[in-house]
Amino acid sequence: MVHYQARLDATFAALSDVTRRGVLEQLGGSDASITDLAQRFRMTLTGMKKHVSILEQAGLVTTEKVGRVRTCKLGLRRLEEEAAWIEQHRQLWNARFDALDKLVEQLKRKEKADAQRKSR
Amino acid sequence: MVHYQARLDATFAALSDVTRRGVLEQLGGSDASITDLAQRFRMTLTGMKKHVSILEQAGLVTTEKVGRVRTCKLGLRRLEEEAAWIEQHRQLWNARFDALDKLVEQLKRKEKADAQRKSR
DNA sequence: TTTACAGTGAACCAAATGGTTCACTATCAA
DNA sequence: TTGATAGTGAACCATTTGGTTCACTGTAAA
Repeated sequence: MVHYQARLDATFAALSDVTRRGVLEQLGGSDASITDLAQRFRMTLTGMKKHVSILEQAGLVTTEKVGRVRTCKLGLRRLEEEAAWIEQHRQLWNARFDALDKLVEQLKRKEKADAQRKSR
Repeated sequence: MVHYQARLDATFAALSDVTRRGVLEQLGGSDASITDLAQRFRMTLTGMKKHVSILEQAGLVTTEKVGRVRTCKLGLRRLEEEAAWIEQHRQLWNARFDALDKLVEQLKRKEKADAQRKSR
């Protein structure tokens, strides 16, 4: 899986731009041409074309040109790998913080015991 | 929520680098100093410091300097928002593809009906 | 057959990224 | 006190990024 890391790179990079997340949002509602998208995001055709290409590269969008208009749709990749990566690390996070919680609990108990010992 | 988009930007960008994902992975196992991390990823201290700063900026890592060593740990942000964003869009994806599936089913049925009509 | 429209590609630009080296500070250890 | 160690910040560098303009192709419409 040499490509796994490269794919994560490309996808997270694609998602790290607010315009591109907006495009995905839009395409979730309905397909759109480059012109549609360029208008909605106040950008030149050329600029939007680049964004769409990046999303396409990451597999998040597919496009097809018929006549002179290129129609963009959501792609076949459904972010499974990215969801899995994030979920895995959320679990790591939680495990570590649970351990921390336990430690804090222990300290609290010890503190209480000390206080009681002192009051005797 | 003006900051919401900026936070997503920062987090996805932080995650889009293979070294930084590696650092998170490492910190999931145990805390580490800048020197530890720089060695493991064959990089100068200065270089690693920058990566750590980016992760810290995104809230994914926290650090504390005691004496001359800065110890890095997993931060308090647990990728909830990012997980939510991805999950929401996975649902959009699935909804659209389910609709597509239904359409295909319809076409298949129609085809079958046509074939039967023809054979009569 | 013009004319308008949708997209494309090359060239350019400023800013951000991912890295380095070098000079410096602060701390720990002998 | 004198080294060695850990990190920091500034400066630099090449590449990438996010955008533009401009010239062009192909298609649709009048």
